[in-house]
Amino acid sequence: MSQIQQLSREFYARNTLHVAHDLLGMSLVRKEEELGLKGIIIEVEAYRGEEDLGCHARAGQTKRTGVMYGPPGHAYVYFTYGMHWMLNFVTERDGFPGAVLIRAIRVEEGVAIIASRRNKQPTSRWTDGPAKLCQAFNIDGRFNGYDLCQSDAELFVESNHGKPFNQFEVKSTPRIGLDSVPEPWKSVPWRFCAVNHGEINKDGRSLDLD
DNA sequence: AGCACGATTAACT
DNA sequence: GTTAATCGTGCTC
Repeated sequence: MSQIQQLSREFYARNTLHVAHDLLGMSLVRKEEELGLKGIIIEVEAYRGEEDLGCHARAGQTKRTGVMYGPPGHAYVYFTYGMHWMLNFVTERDGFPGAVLIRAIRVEEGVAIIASRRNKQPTSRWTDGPAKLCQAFNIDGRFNGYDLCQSDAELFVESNHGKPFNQFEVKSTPRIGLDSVPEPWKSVPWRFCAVNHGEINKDGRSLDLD
């Protein structure tokens, strides 16, 4: 029996903070044509509810935020800064808006294709940011609303029972890039990083992508 | 219809 | 440390 398994919808249908924490150390998997890409999730952020003024759902249910109000276990992929895509996973019960932003992964499979997509960048910079990992894994708006729990999914998360990457500490800090968001939402420690599986820098961002 | 800004990145001084 | 790139979204008029 395999030690690998695709995460169920029940996994995502929980409090966003718990889902975010528990995603660390699990594998993001991307299947495209004959390619198989995989990376271990090492940095995430939680966005939860309309009262969270850092969350896009602060604007209520709109065309853009509708996916976050839908059933859990789907991807919420949005476009920002005129050029970047961001990958999130929808959490909570159907009807309550929540999502986990995937901020960094450690590449495990697909090194050659990722190197070509991350043109000339050093290995340590391949997937150490939310837009970078979308570029590396060829994830864009086509995946907005995509069901991560369907069989034969092209994008999903799997647990890593019995794999080497199963021992690390979790560090929580304020979320990144919310400089104009009012307190307390600007500073709530809803960013989670897997640490001590290698090196981290002074900001707590994991750098051990080698 | 117009506008300010963004859950960022890469390149630069 | 600073800044340009670049456009969809949500808000105001």
